[in-house]
Amino acid sequence: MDWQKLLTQAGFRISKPRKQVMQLLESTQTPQTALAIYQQLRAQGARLSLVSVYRTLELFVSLGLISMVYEPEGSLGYVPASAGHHHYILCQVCHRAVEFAGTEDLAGLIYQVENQTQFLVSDHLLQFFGVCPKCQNKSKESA
Amino acid sequence: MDWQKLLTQAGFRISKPRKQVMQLLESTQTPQTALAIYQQLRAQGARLSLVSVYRTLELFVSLGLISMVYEPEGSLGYVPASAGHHHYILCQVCHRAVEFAGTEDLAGLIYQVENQTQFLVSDHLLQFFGVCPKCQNKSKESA
DNA sequence: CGCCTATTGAAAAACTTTTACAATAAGGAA
DNA sequence: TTCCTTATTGTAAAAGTTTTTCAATAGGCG
Repeated sequence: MDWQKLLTQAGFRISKPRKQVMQLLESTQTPQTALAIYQQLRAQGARLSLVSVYRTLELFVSLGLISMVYEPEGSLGYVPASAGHHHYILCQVCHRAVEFAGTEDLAGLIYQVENQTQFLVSDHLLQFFGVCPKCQNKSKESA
Repeated sequence: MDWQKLLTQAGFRISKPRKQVMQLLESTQTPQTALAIYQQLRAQGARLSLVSVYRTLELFVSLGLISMVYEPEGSLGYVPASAGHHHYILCQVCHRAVEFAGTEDLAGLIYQVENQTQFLVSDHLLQFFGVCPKCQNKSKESA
């Protein structure tokens, strides 16, 4: 189901700022902060406000349409979320975020942590950082 | 090695604010934000400034003396770091943070993610959230 | 004990996020 | 299509967080 139908069915309207924010997020492979989204859209001639960007991001996250990722420098970025898994690996060179399927592998880890700590695990935060294949090749060439 | 020796050997001084911040962090089991640390120390009669708390936390993190944890609500908390692993599981009821050893289990996960994404993994962010044994018992009793 | 300078505190600046409220526009109904 | 209702927006201000600046202070070595 596309995001517009989902919004409508949840009782929300398809406004201009919402379209613009989603379009921008879908057009990039790198997580974008609220401010970055605002600045890029303004540069493209859009007339939305930064407040709308914040409100839109909050709404989209709550509906599961986009995911938050923690950038290495501490800022919070947003990427479109696919259905299912929402774990990301970030390239430290080109900043691309790539999803990976880790659910079944995580199950084992969760089981071990529960045994070890006696906690009941209900949620987790998992991200990897590294260098993507493209950027590995680039550094090889220049070497 | 205790933190004061480590600080000295790294060329830093043992100042009053640094002692106070470390003492407070060591006295609690729950991650504390910069502001919370400041407010508690002031309530105890300490005369340090919030700026010093920020500076001290930054220094301690860079030296590996404390770790940052992401709170579910989005704020950043700090806890004393033990040598070695720095992965935490947070209780959503009492907010305690407990370290767990997950290095060897993670190795397998990292291997699979590298294979799947062709990334070279160099770092990761991993936290669990759940309910600790004590709080599980409490909810059983009241039920 | 005294000196050198790392560190602190106060104030201001910079930056980020939220709130309030009147104006606008999305989209169902006629 | 046009009208009407109200969700959503934009502006401005407030609230909150983190960083910077610089003179005063105090840690710790000689």
